[in-house]
Amino acid sequence: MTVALDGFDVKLLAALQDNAALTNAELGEIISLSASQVSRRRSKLEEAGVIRGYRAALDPEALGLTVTAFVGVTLGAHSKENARKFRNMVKAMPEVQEAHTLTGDLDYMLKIVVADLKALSNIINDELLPQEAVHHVRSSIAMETLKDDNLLPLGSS
Amino acid sequence: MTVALDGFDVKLLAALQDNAALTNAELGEIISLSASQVSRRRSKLEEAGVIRGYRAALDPEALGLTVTAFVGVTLGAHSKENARKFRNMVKAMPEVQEAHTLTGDLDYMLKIVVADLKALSNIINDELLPQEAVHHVRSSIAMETLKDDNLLPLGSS
DNA sequence: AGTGAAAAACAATGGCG
DNA sequence: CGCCATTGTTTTTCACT
Repeated sequence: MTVALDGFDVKLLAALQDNAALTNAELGEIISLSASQVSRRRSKLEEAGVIRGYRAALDPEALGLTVTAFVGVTLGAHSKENARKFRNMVKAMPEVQEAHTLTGDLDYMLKIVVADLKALSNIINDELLPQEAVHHVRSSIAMETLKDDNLLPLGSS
Repeated sequence: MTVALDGFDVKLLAALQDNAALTNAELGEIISLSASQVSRRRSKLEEAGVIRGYRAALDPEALGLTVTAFVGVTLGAHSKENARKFRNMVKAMPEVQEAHTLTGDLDYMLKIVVADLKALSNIINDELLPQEAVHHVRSSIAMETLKDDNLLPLGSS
């Protein structure tokens, strides 16, 4: 579904992606609209899928998740079946936060978050590498994260 | 502040990061706890910083953001001042969703989301490369995103 | 397009077992 | 920690412009 977004919508979305705990009244103040209109627009944006959902942003450290890694994967035998199995596995792995196919020499880029380096090693050796489709894996550990907000750029950010 | 998380907390956090729109009563049903207890635990987790905040997850396509890229950056002259400037710029750029320092041959890995390839090219040529600290930039475009949820692995790890 | 107010739903406390 | 009641807030719907 494609929706035409006006200035109010964009400002509303920007505010909500920054802080979804804002009440409709507070949002109304920010974007100069009444609470009832905010409610109506919000419902529309949710129904249209522009707003996919609401999430609590958690602190990985507090949960003992100290290692973030970017793992580049190249596939070997490009059989459709093996590739499909690889994709399904990746989608099902909770440690994989993101998975993309890339241009360039890498086939897949995974972002993985785990408790420690041992857990990362286990994932690579026991889950990734045994896959028939997987030819090579190369991982880089994030030493420091400057920014992690994953906020989309919406004009007024 | 470090907090001891029990099984209820972990389940609560897992449910909330998946869907922060759930009411306390609904959460209580999921984790087998009364709504009032859910409310109390939630406040504690928010205060302790385990819950950093609440965010609306938006659909990039619906907002005209069609290009996701991973940009590897190597710094040249490692003067402290230049590196500091680079870091501040990156933090301030709304198109940069994530920025990490990495092990391996790359100094920085940026995840960038923009409307189109032209916008990406503009960012690289007009913002990144003119920085004194920046020696080399290498970008990979995400052709397909299999997974993008950025949900932390809780319990199932 | 928008507003404002009433009704319904919900959150947050406190007391008690 | 469950349960219940209360109070205050918030959302949503309706009438209206």
